Amino acid sequence: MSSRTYYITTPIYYVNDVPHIGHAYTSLACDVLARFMRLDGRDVHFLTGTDEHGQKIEKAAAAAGMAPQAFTDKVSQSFRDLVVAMNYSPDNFIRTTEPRHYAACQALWEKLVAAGDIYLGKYAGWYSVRDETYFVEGETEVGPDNKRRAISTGAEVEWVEEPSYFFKLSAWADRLLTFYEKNPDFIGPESRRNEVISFVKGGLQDLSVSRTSFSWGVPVPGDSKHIMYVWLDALTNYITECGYPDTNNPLWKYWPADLHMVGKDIIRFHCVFWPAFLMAAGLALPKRVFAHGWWTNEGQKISKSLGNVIDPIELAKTYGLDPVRYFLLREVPFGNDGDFQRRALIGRLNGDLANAYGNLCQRVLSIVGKSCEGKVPAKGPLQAADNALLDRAHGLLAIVRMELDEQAFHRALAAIWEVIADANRYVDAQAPWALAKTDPARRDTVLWVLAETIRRVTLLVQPFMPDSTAKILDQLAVPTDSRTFAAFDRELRPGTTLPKPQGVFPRFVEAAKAEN
RNA sequence: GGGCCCGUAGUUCAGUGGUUAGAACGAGCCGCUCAUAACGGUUAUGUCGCAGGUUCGAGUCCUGCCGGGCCUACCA
Repeated sequence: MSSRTYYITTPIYYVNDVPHIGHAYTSLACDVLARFMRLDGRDVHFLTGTDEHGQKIEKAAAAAGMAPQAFTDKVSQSFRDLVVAMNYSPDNFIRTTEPRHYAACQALWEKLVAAGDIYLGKYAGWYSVRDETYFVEGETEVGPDNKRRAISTGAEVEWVEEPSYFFKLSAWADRLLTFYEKNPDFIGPESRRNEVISFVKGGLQDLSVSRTSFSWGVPVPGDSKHIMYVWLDALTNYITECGYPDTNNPLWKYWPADLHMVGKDIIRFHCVFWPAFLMAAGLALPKRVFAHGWWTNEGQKISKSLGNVIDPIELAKTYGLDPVRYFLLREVPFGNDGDFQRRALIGRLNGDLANAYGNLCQRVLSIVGKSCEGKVPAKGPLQAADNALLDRAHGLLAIVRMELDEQAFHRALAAIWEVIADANRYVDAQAPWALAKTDPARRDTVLWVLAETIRRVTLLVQPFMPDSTAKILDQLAVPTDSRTFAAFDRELRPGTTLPKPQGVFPRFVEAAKAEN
C-alpha cells in the first residue's frame, strides 16, 4: 500500500525581485513541513518555482537588451540559488515559461470557457502609465488643478478601455461561502479566514483575465491577441506540476494540494480566485491555504527605499544557516507579523541553541566519552525520574505532529525545548559526575537516559536544522536509516562505539562583529 | 465611512467568569563544577490602556473613550 501523499507548495516567486527574507521565510516554513512529513512516512511532493510572465518582465528584459526568456533564465537562477543556500528540499522547481505550463494554462482556460464562465468584455479604468496599473474610481481623486491622480501613488491617471476576457467570479460568491463554511480549516490563521469571508460577503466583481497591451505571457486559446492574466497563469502552476490536464500523470495523485503556503498579501488570489477557477473547472480544491505575516527590521517597515532589506543568505553567513532557520520559526507565532531584531537572534542562538541544546549534548557526550570508553553506556534498571524524562521525550512526537498540523512551528519548538530544559535539570539532579565515585552503574544508566533523550529530541529537530542535527545524530552513532520517525522508538544500543563529541552550536560572540 | 483584532512584569507574550495574575528572556542572590563562564535553585518587579456597567465574583462579558494594527471601501 502506498503511503498517504502530502503536496505542499510555495507561491511561485516573481522574478522582478531579488530574493529577500520574505521569500526565504515562506519557503523555509514549507521546507520544515516537507521534511517533517517525509520523516513521518508521508509521500511528499514539495514544489517551489518562479513566476516569469507579465509586462514588467517584458519591459525589464527589453531594458536589459535581452529576450524575455533569456532574461528570466538569468533572474530565476537567483531563486534556485536561494534553495541551495537555505538548504530547502523541494522535489521540483517549476517555471511558468515551461511548455507544459502553457499547455496546462490553455487547457484550464478551455475548460472555463466550456463551463460558460468566461466571456469577452471590455476592461476599463483609470490607468496610470507611470505605475503601469489600473485604479478603480475610489482609488483616485481630482486635484485642485482638475487633474485626476491615484491617491496611493500620486501619479496622473487617464481613462483607458481595452477588450478583455472576464471570468464570472460574481457568480461564485455563494458557493465560495458555502465552501468556507463546510471547510473551516481551509484558511489559516483564523483572522485571515474572517477577512476573506468578509471580503466575499461584500460581493464579488467579475475578474478581468486577459490583457492585450503586451505579449509576454500565455496566449489565450483561439484569440492570440490576448495574453492570460498573470494570476490565472501563476496559480495554474500548482496543477501544471501534477500533469494537468493529463490526470493519468503519475504526479496527479498529489492533487489536491494539502497546503498552499502564502504571504498575507496574496491570500485573496489563493482563497477566492483560485478556488473559484478550480470549482468552475470541476477540479478538487486545495485542502488548506495558510497565510503568514511579514517581518519588520528592528521595528521598521522593510523597503528598498529605506535600504533595510534583509538578505537571508547574508544572515546565514554571519550567524550560521541552522540558527537562522531556527530563529525565524521560533521567535514569532507563525501567522503573526514579526520584528527582526539582531539581539533577539543572538539571544536565541546563544540561549536556546548554544547553552540549552548544544551544551546539553556536549556535557552529556563528553562524560560518556571520558567515562564510558566512548561507548553508549549500559542501561540498568530505570527509576521514576528516568521514566519521567523518557516519557516526556517520547510524548513529543505526538505534540509536534499536532502543532505542525496547524503550522504552529513556534509551539512545536517550544514543546521540544521544554524537554531540553527538563534534561538539563535532570543532569543537575542526578549529578553523574558524583555518581562516578559512588555508583558507576547508576551513572551509566543516567547517561543512557540522557543520550536517549537527546536522540529523540534531535530526531524531531531535524526538519528545522537538518545539518546540525545530522552532526548530533552522528555523535550518537544513530545509523542513517534509523533517523525517521519509524525509528523513533528504536532506542540507543549500549556498547555502540561513539565518535569523539564536538560542539555543534558555538556561541555567537559579539566581538566577532568588529573583525568584519 | 464600515468591519475585525490588539493594548497584561524592563522586554516578548500566556491567561474556559472563580483562591495570593503566569512563562520565557533580562536583573539580584545562592548552589554546582560534567559542559560551549554553560547548568540548577531562588527572589523581585504589574493602577491587567482609561471610565462606567452586568455579576456573589471581571484581566476575562457589555458600553463609551484613548492608543496601535489589519481588511475593505457608498457596502455586508
